[in-house]
Amino acid sequence: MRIATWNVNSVNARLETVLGWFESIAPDVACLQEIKCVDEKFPTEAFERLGYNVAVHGQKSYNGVALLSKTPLEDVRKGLSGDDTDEQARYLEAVVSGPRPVRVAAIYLPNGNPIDTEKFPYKLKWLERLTSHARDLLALEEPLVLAGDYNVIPEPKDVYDPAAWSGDALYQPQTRAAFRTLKWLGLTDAYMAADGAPGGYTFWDYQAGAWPRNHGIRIDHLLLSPQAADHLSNVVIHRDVRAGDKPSDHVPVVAELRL
DNA sequence: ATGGTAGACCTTCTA
Repeated sequence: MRIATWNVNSVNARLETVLGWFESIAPDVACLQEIKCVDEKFPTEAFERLGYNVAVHGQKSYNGVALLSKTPLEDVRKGLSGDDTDEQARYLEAVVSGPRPVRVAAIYLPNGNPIDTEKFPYKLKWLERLTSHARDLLALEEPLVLAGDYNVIPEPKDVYDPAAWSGDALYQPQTRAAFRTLKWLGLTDAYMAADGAPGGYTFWDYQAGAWPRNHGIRIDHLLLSPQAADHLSNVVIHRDVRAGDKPSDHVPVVAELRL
């Protein structure tokens, strides 16, 4: 089973590009982030024509996540527990059915910039809520994949120039510590476990020539439960997608599980 | 050097 995560930065602005990628790669499961539309405006029929079952947790203009699967999605849950007042659509979870079911979550973690505003504590609190929920999910002892745009640069080797990001929410010590706490519950960073090389970036800013200069960061991650990590065979970052027409600022990351 | 681009959408917010 191949499972992908991709922050598409508006699914409708990039529909042909996104559909073309799905036609050529044909992942079994995909987590999309920043679809930037409400559920009714998600191109559900276009994905169904490609053979996907669709679950959407959308929002007007901002955020929004979706799950696509070749097999039916069961036990769909929208939103992250721990704060009933949180209106932002950043979390969608379901069980991908099949002979070996896999629980999958599409995650769009808050950016958190600027760090001297309420956005940064919101990010840290959201990471704590995710950690609390992940603890509950891990207790199920199932194959589990938490995939998405975490807006976290885990290590210095995951950024072209750590000093350039020292004041950024994605690279704050508190951010990185909270991400480590999440992983230390017993989750495996699929890219690292698959011997991912340094410089495996997944995001290049649109500004300041970040792509031609390879000023990238690795912030899109697939975190696996032990029951999923046991079956990990490889992880591929689809870097070439960033060089295409009207690209998202993120590229897809695809993990293969021998399930 | 505090720049630069992209998307949604109502003039500015978010990233």
